[in-house]
Amino acid sequence: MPSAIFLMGPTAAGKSDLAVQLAEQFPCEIISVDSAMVYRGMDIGTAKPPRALRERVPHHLIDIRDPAEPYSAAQFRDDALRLMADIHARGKIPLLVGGTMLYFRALQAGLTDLPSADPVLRARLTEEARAQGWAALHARLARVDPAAARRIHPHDAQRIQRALEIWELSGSPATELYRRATAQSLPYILLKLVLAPAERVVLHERIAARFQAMLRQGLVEEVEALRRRGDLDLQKPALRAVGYRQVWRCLEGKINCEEMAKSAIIATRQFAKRQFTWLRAEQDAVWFAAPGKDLFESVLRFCTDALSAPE
RNA sequence: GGAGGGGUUCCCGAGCGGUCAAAGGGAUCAGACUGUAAAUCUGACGGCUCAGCCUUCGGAGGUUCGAAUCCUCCCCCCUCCA
Repeated sequence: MPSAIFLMGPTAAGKSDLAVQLAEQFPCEIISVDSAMVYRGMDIGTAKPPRALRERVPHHLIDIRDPAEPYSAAQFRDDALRLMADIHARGKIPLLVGGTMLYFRALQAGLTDLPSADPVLRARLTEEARAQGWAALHARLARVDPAAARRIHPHDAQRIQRALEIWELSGSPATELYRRATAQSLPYILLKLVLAPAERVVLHERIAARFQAMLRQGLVEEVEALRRRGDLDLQKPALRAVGYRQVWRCLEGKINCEEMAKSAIIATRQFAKRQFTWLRAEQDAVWFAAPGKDLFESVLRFCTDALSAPE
């Protein structure tokens, strides 16, 4: 089986830089595992690797969507599997780098074959919820898919909506579809690395410093350009990205600049905390402390050993 | 100098004699997560030898069976008059 490297970690840990360093030592091509970097025109706030760097080392799944379009874990899985096969065919190793842990999960464990999102149906369900309340929709879910209703909290509007969507589109309860699904394993030997600061405070400092730097680089102007298009709003998945939604609200005059920066930094910290919950559950991953003296050297040595080891 | 208003648990902020370790919000921490995931949701949140006990509501006294809540003095902050 071919090898693939996963480089995972919370936001602002320095994954992108390390990935490029690795790709310059190993015959790698980078696949971004990031639900926000897929969007064009969202460069500063997503901390996208600069174009010059991307020309030096191949980066995939960056700038593949317009911010008005949705992207999904399932699309990611399809795209990533295709790219991994291509990269392997070119005699190279896929290096998957990012912090969207659901995407890593979907790639590793597979996804049940389910109907994809239906904007019209979602709009209808949202309207019904507005009129009757989510409790009513949760009650409806309890009738068609009792197990799902037990699993999904009555306040979790997003998941209630999706479970009902699956029911309406497929005619089967999601629980039943999950049960019937067959396991899909990833046909690669995985080398899983986690890059994260040992101390949470260090990460918090990096997050704050990085957001200030983004502002200096013109994040507000970037969001202004997105607003000027006129076809985007905060309901679009792209604009729900951390940092973007806060700047957007500032431009709308809902909050002032100071509150914007503060809340964006807080939201980023909270995002990082959720990433840790996924990372801690990751099996067979080797952890590296982020701002480390010989970080690159130790990661390099580890990868060299692992990739040359007999299977 | 005079007249008012205020100091509450990490922060904001309710409480105004018992049902108060103290509403609510924020932060933080922990968790969940199958096509929105940088999303969405849940739980914990003074301490402990944890069905109980101990320490908290600016400080020190006092009243009371009982005080964050009432009284006295002191310290600090804000507004207005001077």
